[in-house]
Amino acid sequence: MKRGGSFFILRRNDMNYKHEFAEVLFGQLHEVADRSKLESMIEKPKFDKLGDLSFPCFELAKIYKKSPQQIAVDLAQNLQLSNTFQHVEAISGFVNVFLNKRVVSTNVIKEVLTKKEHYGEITIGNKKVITIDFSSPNIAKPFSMGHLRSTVIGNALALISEKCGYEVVRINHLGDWGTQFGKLIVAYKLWGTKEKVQDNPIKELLKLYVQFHDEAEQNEELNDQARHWFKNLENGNEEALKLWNWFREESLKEFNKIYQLLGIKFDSTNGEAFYNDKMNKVVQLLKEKNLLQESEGAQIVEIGDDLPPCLITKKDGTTLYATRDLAAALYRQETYKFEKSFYVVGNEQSLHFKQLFTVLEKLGYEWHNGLKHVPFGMMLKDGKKMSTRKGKVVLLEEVLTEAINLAKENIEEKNPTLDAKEDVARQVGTGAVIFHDLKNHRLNDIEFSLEDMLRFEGETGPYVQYTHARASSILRKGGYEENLDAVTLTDGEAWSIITKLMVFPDVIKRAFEQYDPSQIAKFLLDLSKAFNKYYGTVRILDDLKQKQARLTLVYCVQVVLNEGLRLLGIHAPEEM
RNA sequence: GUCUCAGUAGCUCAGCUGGAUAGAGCAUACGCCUUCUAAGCGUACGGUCGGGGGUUCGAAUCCCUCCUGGGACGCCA
Repeated sequence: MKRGGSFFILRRNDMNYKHEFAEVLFGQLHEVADRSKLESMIEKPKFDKLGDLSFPCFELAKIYKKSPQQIAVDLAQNLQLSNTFQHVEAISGFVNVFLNKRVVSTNVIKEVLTKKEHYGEITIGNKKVITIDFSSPNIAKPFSMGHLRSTVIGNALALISEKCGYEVVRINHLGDWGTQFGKLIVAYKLWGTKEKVQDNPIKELLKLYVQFHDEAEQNEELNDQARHWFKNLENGNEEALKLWNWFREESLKEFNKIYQLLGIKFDSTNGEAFYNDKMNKVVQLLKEKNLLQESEGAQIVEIGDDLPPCLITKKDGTTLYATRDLAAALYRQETYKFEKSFYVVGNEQSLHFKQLFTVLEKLGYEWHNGLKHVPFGMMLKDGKKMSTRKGKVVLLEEVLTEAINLAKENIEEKNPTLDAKEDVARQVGTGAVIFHDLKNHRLNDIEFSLEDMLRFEGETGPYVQYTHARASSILRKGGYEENLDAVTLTDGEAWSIITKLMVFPDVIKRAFEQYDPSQIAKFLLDLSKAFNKYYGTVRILDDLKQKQARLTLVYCVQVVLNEGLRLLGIHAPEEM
């Protein structure tokens, strides 16, 4: 790729006009800067009126001992521009270029048309494996709004990673082990009945869990009992195992309902319990490397002055969360040979993952570099963390049900003759909830608001879906026929759509590099706004001469909206 | 107390590795369906970018400090 010829082809494929502009600038500035420096300086002007690409000349002022304004004027006069560019202007220290709308529009549309849903795919992954640990709800606890975040962010990252050429292993690291089960067993034996749990497993188990914490505040002895029962569980006590297994089965049934509703599948549901028989190996390994120390009866690994030590076993010999995560990391590397491994887990666990990764580094594993905690903010209620122990949780299933019902009401009101009402209502309802979560940066805390989540207007999932449905509808009515030759567009109004379509591959890349699905959500809103504006100003089907060219543009919008929504885990109905 | 994340319009948030007049949506008030889905489009209103220093030709953006809020901090997960 070092030779000019092939480089040129690559550039065309990527439609990287920024690169081309840098190349042109380099012709004038090769004495003071290299190509990549120039390219990194190029930016997008703040206003469309100012052009499509912009080069600020302020840094050059010192070198040339001239004013930036003068430098911009001189540069603009001497640039050798290809027909990709329309013209160039020097404005207050910036060299602004305008792309040739005809040429660029044709290129972009042809690109989308030939690649279709593959448009935007990039090959950086090279078929290497990424494991993504996400969702990971706790057994015997309700699937709360908090878990929604990990679930939808993880799912979107999985889809985005695949789009970037990685092979993805989706892992649901179920919270099915730990002292909490000791608590639950104690609570069940004291206050629970088989019938009640069977009738309404999650609710009843939650009630028992909450009751345990209430009573334990008065009665310390309960916590000792809980630890005792967890030890029984780790030692394979039959009664404990039987109860554990039952709680687990009932919970999974509930979770699967939600995953089905959201259209999410996992490659592995090996939770914490799966690693129970792989724990000794970890402890042995740490011993061999002389990393293990005893402290107040517990086994720990010291990891320097900056971080508190990592606890490996408790004084009663039972294992901890970190131990199981160590075992899991080793197992996953051995099984999947991952290049990268993401953990989509709440921000409040940042310390845990720092410790975990440091211990693996100390164990001498090169692959620790591929480990990445992808944190996200909390779902708050009244400005505070929602607490399972106090029963202060909002159930995801109830929210989804409400969203779907509301979508159904809308359909009855606005499009009563629609065929697949149930399906569309489900797609729009869940789309609203998922998009609401993904449109903001993942590290922001979200104050739970049913009202916001069920909003279908403005910057929402249904808005994007609606835009897609509109585009689909117009394609049907207009009798769109695919034709690679009919793609030359003369509408000035189409330009803002073209520039959005053009950056889709960049957006995907950025979303991947920053582990940030919101980049795609924001892009979809931008594209939708541009299209709806076009739709409002241009009568697409009226002008017979331009109809097929315009429909081709509409088709490109439809394809990219559909693909963008897919990457977020959202369906795009053709009618709604 | 230590570490960490955040503070931008009444509310919810954008603002890429510093750049040209601070941007959306919601809410509020108007306007647009005999015409491609009004879950839409347009107009108006609305901001000392938490405070104060510093670096720079240039700071919402980078550095320091303070204030406010969330979270984490050895036998929970």
